[in-house]
Amino acid sequence: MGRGKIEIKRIENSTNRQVTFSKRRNGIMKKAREISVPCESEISVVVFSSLGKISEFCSPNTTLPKMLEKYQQHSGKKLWDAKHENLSAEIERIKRENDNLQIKLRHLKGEDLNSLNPRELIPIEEALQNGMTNVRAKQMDFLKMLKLNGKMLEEENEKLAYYLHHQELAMERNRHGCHQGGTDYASEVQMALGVQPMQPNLQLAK
Amino acid sequence: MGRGKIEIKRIENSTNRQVTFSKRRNGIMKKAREISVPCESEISVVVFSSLGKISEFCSPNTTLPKMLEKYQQHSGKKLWDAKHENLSAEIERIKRENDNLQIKLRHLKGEDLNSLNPRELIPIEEALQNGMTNVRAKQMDFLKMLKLNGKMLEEENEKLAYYLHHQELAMERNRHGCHQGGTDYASEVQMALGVQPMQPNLQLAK
DNA sequence: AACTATTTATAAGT
DNA sequence: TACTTATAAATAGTT
Repeated sequence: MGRGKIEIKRIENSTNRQVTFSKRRNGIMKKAREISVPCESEISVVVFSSLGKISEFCSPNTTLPKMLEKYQQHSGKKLWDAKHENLSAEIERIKRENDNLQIKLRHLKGEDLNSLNPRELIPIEEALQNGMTNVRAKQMDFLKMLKLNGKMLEEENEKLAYYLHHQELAMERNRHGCHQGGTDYASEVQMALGVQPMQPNLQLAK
Repeated sequence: MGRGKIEIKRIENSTNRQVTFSKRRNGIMKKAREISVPCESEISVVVFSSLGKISEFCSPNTTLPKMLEKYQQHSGKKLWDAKHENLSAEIERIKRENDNLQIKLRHLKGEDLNSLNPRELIPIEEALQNGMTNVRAKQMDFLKMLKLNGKMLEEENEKLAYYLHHQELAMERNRHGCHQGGTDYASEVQMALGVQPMQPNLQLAK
């Protein structure tokens, strides 16, 4: 239809091909609409342009997945099996890995050892020894931090006690009216402090 | 096209509807062919008649599954049914479980401990302690078996030495021609043995 | 299924 | 990209 016949061969002119594609695609979509409702049929059309742009049509009252489900049932052809098998294989693979991990974990916990021979016990013992060493080291770290913290608190305590003593002396002087030329309480304390009270940088027991 | 206009409403006359369906379906399939090769595009058409009869067209050089795969990638829409969703979810679940196991395993090996607080170290240490106890116990079992084995071999050795001594005595007697009324060598040894030589039931170092 | 009047689609031109 | 137009193609109604 049109001023030239349609031939089933590639349209060489690229622009022309694009334009023709667009027109024919619209035509097909219209035809799909014209067969779906009037003829009580279900139709799905999926088109990719040469540039990969997608267009689709699907009858009202159905969806592409429904259509495909029906397609599989009627034709017996499997559209998804390959995909299913891949996923199933993946599941099997991960499950095996999982089982291996479970076994290793149980062995480290000292379970299911009867299936092992003495030679197989050695790496397990070594791993345990190693883990123990590391865990103990970590605990030591924490302990040191705790001790450090305690020491710092002690030091701060001492300082505070010292400042308190000064404060009392200053108040004593104030009560007896000795104000001439002397520093007031606030400045005395500030001088004494010199720095901010220390805050140990600990992050224990979240 | 034809002697009447096309309206988008159900064709009431059943026969007419069937005939029209047939004509239009042929038309669409032809159109699909006319867009696929000349316009370098990929098209798939699936039609079900009102009676459930299936018709399909797919561009040369591709297949319906390929088209649908591409469809999903481009549109992001999922065509897979519940089964796929289930499988994917299952994979996710197992992967998570896997990760958990990996972490536990690493912790037991004393790795990645920095992310833990002291309170979390305790069960790990306990598990290690426990595992160590069990592994050591198992190794003790093997050691005892080994010792037992050694002891049994020793005893058997003694017995064999004893039988050897008897054998020598018997041979001595035979060489001097003293055959009358005496037991022969074989029966003497059998009497002395009384039981079969023991075979310790060990399965060490396969 | 074939025919044909008519509508519809569309290639080429603008 | 959109509109126009001449023409090919599709097809509704008929036989």
